[in-house]
Amino acid sequence: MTIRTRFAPSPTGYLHIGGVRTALFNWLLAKQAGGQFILRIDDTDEKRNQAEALQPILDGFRWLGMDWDEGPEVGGPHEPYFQSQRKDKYNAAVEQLLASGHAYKDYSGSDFQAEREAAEKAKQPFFYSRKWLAETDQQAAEFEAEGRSSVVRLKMPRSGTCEFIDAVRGEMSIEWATESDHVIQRGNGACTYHLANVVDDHDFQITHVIRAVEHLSNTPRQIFIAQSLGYQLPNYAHIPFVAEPGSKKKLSKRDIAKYLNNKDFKRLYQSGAEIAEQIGLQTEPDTFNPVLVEFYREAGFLPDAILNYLLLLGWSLDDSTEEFSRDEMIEKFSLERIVKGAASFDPQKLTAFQGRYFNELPAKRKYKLCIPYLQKAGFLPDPPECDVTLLDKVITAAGDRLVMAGDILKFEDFFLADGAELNYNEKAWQKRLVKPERAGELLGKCRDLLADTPDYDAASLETAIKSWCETEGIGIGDIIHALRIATTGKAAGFAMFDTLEILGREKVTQRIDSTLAKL
RNA sequence: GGCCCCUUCGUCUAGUGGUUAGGACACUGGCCUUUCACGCCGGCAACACGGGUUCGAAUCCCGUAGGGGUCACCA
Repeated sequence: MTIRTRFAPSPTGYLHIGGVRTALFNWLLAKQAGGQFILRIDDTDEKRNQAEALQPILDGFRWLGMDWDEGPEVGGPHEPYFQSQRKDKYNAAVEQLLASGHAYKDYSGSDFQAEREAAEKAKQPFFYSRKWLAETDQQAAEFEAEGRSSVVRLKMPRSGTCEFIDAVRGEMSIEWATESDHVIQRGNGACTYHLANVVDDHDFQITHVIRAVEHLSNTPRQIFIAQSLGYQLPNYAHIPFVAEPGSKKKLSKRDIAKYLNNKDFKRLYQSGAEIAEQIGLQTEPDTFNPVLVEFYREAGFLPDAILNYLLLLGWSLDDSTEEFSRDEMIEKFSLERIVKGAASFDPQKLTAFQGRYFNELPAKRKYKLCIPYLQKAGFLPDPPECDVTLLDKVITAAGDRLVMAGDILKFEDFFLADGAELNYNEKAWQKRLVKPERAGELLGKCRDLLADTPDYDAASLETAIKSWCETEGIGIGDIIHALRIATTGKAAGFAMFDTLEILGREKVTQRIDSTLAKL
């Protein structure tokens, strides 16, 4: 039997990082077994969903490199893969359930809710009286004559236990009586999630249902539907959800703004937001946020780093292996080693993975990834026809100071046009240029030296400046800090002589001149 | 509240009766150094609690506590 797994998002307009992890586990299991990973769209609630709300989800998976074997855009033998287009299947299932007595037409209307509230008030477990249950046409006609309308409910067992095996949690046993008579078809004729879900999993021949634990309590009623319909049950695996940073609450889109109170989360957000602002993107936490995959794409993260981090959020191979290539994850993943408890999302660790992956990249790849940022920020033409060696040099000199591709914008001072005003760091300006008595004088002399030095490469510059320091009777530290402020405006940056070489004689001289003029 | 689930360093985790409780991220001391970063060496830091069972328990059993999920004509 080939393994078939699925991920079934609702078109909500965004791809949640927790959802990606669930999808990843499904994807991995299917890939590993040479099976299929199916994307199915749960859009039964029509008024809430729109076609364009699906695109960001598809784009997100494409960007992450998680291909689906069947589903939107790729089709497949079980088309359509949209629940909104499969209504007749669900209706047929409802008819079958009605005919076999596993479901009934219910005319209770608001009385159902009233009974439930009464039970709650009395602190009693709630059992619907089934007073408005209609199993014959005659009963139905009577209720309709009273002006009542109907829904279809499951006729759940009221004794015995539902038993099933969960790949993560082992043997599960739940009292049937704790399940109420769920609605499977609404008053308007539309079927609900549980019914559609079971029918689709069966029609698509899904063998493994891997989903978040919040669905664990839904499982008995789905098993009831499946068994009543004569379906073979899939294997279940309920994985823990991804929790908020620093807590065990489920990570949710709704509380997105709140996560900014967490300092690590905020730091990640800010590093992304700085990049986004420079390339003219909206940065409202509501749409641009580390909970959403879009955020990482825009900041220049690597899909491999994200997937590797997510893989380890609730799963491990052993006591020490942390890095997994795609092939390794596919080969090594197993449901048995999924952890039971919820795992908090840790922005710092994700960033650490990203930094590691990014700096393992050859310079050429980094270069390709950085170019779009410089173009969008207006520092390079699109296409970048001329001086790309500059970017090459900057990337090399930056080394692992670049964590995500968008970080290249932190070094914008190298790409500024001739004569453009530098953004001076005020504190450093005071400390390095204003306070030291001889700062201006030394900087002036150094400027002349740099203007005349025959060779303008890092090594020659270093020799020249060091010997000049000796004749002046100063330490290298007495000039370098001032020089750094004068040429980059910043207190920290690349190795100084690399910086001078990259900038070139003209820019260096010019920048020192304008610094001197301001002093 | 009912039902269900979970509980090892701050965080992600290893561990299935005998370990100095291991690794990673973060934090931190030092070295390197013209800054920042890297790198290298070092450090801090955990078995929720209480009872059993056992020669011996993070590991098995029972309670307690805490955290979480779910109880829709949402998915």
